[in-house]
Amino acid sequence: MKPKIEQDLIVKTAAKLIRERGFVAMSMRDLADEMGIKAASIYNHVSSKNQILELIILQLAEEFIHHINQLNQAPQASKQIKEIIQHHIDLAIERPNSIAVLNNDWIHLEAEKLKLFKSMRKQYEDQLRLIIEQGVLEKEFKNIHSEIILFSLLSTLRNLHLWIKKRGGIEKSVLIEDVNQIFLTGILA
Amino acid sequence: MKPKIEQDLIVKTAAKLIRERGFVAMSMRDLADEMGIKAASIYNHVSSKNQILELIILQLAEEFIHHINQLNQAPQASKQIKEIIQHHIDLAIERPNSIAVLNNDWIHLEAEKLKLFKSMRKQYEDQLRLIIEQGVLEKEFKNIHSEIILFSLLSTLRNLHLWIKKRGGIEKSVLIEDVNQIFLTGILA
DNA sequence: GTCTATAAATAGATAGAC
DNA sequence: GTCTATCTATTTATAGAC
Repeated sequence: MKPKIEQDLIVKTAAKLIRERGFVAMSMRDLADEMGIKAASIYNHVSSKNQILELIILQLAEEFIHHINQLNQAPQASKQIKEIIQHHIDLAIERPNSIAVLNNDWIHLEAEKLKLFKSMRKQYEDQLRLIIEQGVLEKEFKNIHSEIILFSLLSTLRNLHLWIKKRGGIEKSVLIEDVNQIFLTGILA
Repeated sequence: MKPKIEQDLIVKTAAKLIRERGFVAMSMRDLADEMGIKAASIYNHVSSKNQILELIILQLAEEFIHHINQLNQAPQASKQIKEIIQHHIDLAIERPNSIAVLNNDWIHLEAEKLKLFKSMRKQYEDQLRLIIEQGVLEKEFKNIHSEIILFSLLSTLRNLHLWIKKRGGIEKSVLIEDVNQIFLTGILA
């Protein structure tokens, strides 16, 4: 269970398969086949199937939290939101498989890790809600329920990987600008 | 496999459990326990575990397609989109479990039904894309990539059930208005 | 550190009594 | 139409040879 390089390859390969089939449906034999080894060998680098899931999800969740916590709180809410959108787009491009696994298979984390994940997710949502509420309070934003803005924005950001996969044709900078524009000024001409 | 009332109850109960645990993780024994019967009895009303999944997903998919196909194409794109938002909100309130199953477990449909589902999903997206493109063409909408608008809107609408569950506090009419406002005129004051 | 072999649990589904 | 009993396949994980 030591050599991190092998473990990283297992986790990376697993993320791909779990994205395609779902965590429960992906067997350790499937994963071993994909890597050209036998299932038993995997247990030399990883303690259980569930640990693989934890490694994928919790590491990514920490990255999200780390990013939102180190945002400069001084600027306008809209500026902070733009940075958050950019970060989601970056990760959706770089690590689409991990994002898909986090979105779809967090339910299969075991009790302790599940609790940890939920608290991290809550922390992220609370932080973003605070930024939105700040924007509403300072009258930078319309008087729309913060909760609805939060939900709508997060729904879009969390699913970016789905869409980037299908239509890679659009430039990253254009994507950032357009998503920003939709949420800030809407689609109406 | 005849009495539709029993089958409906099975499907409804299954939708609840699948939403909570995922399709693969929910066993036929789990489902039977929840209904107070034995697993073998289920097979008197349903031919397989997979048929339950098909009944949940394909029926709902048809409802979505039926609704978007019967929209009056004459009015402004924004009017049509408002009707679509309203329909998604209605279904998210009435049938949150089925929506969750459709969103999360369609991958587990078997080959033939999977193909059918994908073609239905594409049909729905194509129809909505057409409405958005019409709005852009007639200069009712800004010149944002239709694909990005489509994706952002659908991401929000498809996940409404998640959020409605957590915060039931907001009135349906307010929800419809606020989601509309976010997408049409944005959040900027 | 990878392999073969296998343990132990659980899955979907069927047979046949009632 | 529901039950008990059971078949067959597959799962995660381990033991131990190499």
